[in-house]
Amino acid sequence: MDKEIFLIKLYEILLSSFGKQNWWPGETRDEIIIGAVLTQNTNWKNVEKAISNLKTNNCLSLECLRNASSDTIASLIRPAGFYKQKTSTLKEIAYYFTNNFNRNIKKKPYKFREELLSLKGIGNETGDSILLYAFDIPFFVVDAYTKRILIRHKIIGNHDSYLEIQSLFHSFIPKNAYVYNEYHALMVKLGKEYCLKKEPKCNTCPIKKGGL
DNA sequence: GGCCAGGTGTAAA
DNA sequence: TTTACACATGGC
Repeated sequence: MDKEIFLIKLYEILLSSFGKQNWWPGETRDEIIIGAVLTQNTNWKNVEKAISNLKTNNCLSLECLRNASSDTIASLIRPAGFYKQKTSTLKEIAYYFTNNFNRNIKKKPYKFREELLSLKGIGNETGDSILLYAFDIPFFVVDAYTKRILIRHKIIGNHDSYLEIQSLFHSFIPKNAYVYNEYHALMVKLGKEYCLKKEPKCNTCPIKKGGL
């Protein structure tokens, strides 16, 4: 199937099957940014525990994370896994946003993205999650589920890069933060419905093996 | 008990 | 420029 048709149709099917997802599941901009780091290669349930710990200790903010000791942060975010590296990543990003951040950078999305990616622990997906979900800047978030479904439907190859995959969405789906927000969230929903596992349980899955 | 989860950085081939 | 591996907890 034509790539553009596929991407558009997939979005329509997911939206009508699952409905609006209304991401990101966070109250404040800081919480979204923190959650984007904590969720790296980790189940969201574990992230919720870490966020809950931060919240009850009044430290669910970049300002607090900047001032808190690394040991304290590590102990609070422990349930989210990889807690040592995530602690140092949170420190980096807390310093970035509370000290160096020039708000004018938001008018230069690619420059902003470049700066985020220069922080240790912020890669393509986390960077784009922050841009999209915390700042409403339309960069499509490519995750493991997205790659898996596009590979299965032969829209991309096995080793296409993150940016190559992202450029497909940027080319064929209007650059609109609201749409990119929902689309990525719907992909994750699809994954959580066990449609994108190694052994997909597709009984209730809106996406069938043969195509859309 | 093994596999997986809303990845990233580093080192070695 | 690829590939392999470490990082770590908790649910099923």
